[in-house]
Amino acid sequence: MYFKVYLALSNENKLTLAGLAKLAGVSTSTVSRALKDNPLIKKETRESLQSLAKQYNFSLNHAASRLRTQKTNVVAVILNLVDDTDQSISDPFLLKVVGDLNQALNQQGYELLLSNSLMANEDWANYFISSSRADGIIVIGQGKNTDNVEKVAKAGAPLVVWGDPKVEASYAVVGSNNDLGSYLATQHLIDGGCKRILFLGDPEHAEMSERYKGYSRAIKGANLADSAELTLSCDITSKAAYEAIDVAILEQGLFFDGIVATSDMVALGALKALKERYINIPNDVGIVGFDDIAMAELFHPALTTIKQDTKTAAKIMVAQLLKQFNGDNADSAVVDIELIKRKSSR
Amino acid sequence: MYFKVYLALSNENKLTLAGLAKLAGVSTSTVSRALKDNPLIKKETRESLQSLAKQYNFSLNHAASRLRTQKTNVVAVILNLVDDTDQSISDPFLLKVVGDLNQALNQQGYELLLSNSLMANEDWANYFISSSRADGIIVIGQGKNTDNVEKVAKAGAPLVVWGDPKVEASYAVVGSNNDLGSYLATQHLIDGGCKRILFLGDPEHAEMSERYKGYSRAIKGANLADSAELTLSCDITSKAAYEAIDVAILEQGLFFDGIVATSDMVALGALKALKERYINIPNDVGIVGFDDIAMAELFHPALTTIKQDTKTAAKIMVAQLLKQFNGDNADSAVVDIELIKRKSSR
DNA sequence: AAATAAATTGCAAACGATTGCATTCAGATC
DNA sequence: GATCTGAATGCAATCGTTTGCAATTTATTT
Repeated sequence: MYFKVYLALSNENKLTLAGLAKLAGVSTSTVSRALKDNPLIKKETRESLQSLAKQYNFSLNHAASRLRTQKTNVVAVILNLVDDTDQSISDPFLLKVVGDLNQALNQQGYELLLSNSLMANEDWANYFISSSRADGIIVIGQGKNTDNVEKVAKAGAPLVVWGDPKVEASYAVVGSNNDLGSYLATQHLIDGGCKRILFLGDPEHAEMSERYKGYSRAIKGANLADSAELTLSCDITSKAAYEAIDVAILEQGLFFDGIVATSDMVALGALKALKERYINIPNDVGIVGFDDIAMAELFHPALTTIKQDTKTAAKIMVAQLLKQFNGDNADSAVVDIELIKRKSSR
Repeated sequence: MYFKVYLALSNENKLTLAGLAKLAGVSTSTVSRALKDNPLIKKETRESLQSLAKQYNFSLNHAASRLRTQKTNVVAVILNLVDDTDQSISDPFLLKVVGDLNQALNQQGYELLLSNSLMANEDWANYFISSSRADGIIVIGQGKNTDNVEKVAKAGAPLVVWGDPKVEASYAVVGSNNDLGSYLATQHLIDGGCKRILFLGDPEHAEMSERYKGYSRAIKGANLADSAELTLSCDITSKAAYEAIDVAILEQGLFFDGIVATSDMVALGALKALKERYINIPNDVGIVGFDDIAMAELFHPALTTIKQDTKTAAKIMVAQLLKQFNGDNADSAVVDIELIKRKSSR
């Protein structure tokens, strides 16, 4: 149906450095250097070669270049999904991080190779680094299980992890101040008059456990009830949250007046369950989320949440990775969070 | 701070095929073939070499392999963003497509190189294919401007585009039945009793214009008003939609009782604007979105929408791309849509 | 003009896997 | 024992860039 004209891309006449060199009557070394704007080459030579390259639509064979330089200019980004959960690759927050990383990487001349942890091979260092598919690895999410990540770190591969920076680890972790964020969220509800505040999420998950700590601290600081029933464990998806709240109310009635959710998706699931019961938000129950995904303010009522500054975080992660490329050690870093007050809380 | 032990990954002792061959006392050819399970090699030899490789944690240098075979096993996925819009890389629908593509590609043994159209180079065929960074290109979104895409097609690079399959093009386009989807959406509102239905979105955008056609057809079919003011043009973001509706109502009052939105994000923006004015959904105004993003059902009222089957679409796109790798021509394909009735419409 | 220094350019060896062809080896056949 | 066959393995060229070093040209100095 489609007639393809294989012109520039056909293998026969694909222009190589050597070909270009012949055309110009110089050596490949000269062309190679000229195209990199190496000052070793006379300025006029450089310029004429560059324009010749442009004229012939020349482009370097990156595979050859990688082989020779042992540099790929690619960073593998791995979504470290918890496989028994539905927190899928379509989680808006994770994807936002991917998007921001992509931009931060591009800005530094790197490309992003996207993978998820459910992929075939589990020896990431070998798969990505030793096989020279990528120069470094960024893992998004510590999940519940950090074995794979540890292995990469042990192998000495350049690595940065998005997660909770307070977790003691042998690798650099960049993440938000989860403890503080959750503390602020909880305190905000307390200030609004909430007395029985639910913590909704999975306290076993690395970042979430920090959030639980912040929640606890605020609760204790205000001398509020922190009975076990006020901790409602559920997967980090809106569906799980919806169901958890649904069941909880069915069994125990409305025994809380505030919810600190571990993510916006969780908060939104809870929100839905409450609204279906005509429970007024924020008057009967105040809700605070975490992440500040794009949709947070679109909801009714607009979701109060803790904003994670993913743009800044992405830049930091890339910077820390580049440091490792230069042989320097990378440091963990804490990214500031911010309480965004909207309408789901007083 | 972090003490790195460069073991397996240090350059000095990085194991190569040649090294492994020496260890085993055979030639590189044999090892190479054995690791690929080539029946030319005796079965026992194959197995012993394979286990030796595993034991030494050997992994092929992919750069070298690419250079030699001229195959990258990578597909570049380009988000073709409209640069004067905020429809950013964090658009949930686009990212869902990326996620599904990633899985579909992985399943076929390919990796996904993520890029966006705002990246440096605009000669994609050259940048990705000639430079052997990728074997093929998948472009997400035709945008308003298809010049770049046309160029890739002209260059003869393996290419598949996500967009509107009805658009006449020299390349394979995979996409939903936008016309029908929008027709069904509009008809659904009409069936619910709406008389003055607004089309909200950007009719100049390729896929959106098809959606406009479907809308028009349904309106005319029902002999309803299709005055110009019932077409409200706005960018495909929730923010733009929110503002468009806000201004429209401010200036003209509530002159419509239904909205056909070009995307869920647009629908949700409109929803918010309406709810802020205490306009009842779906009784005063019915709304239908497009895409069926994960969040659609979380909203209150849950959003009626046209579901795009991105999982299937991703599989088809990958299949069509693989066909081109084999020298066959690829065909455009239409993916079925489905009306998902929820609470934002009667 | 010769000698020296500096600026340009070219030579050729890598980088590590793949593969057509040649070689070896064991067993079968005459 | 010589020849042949087929199976198994090895040789060596190749993919296209990069780069240390050598070689050449040009400018500077004495």
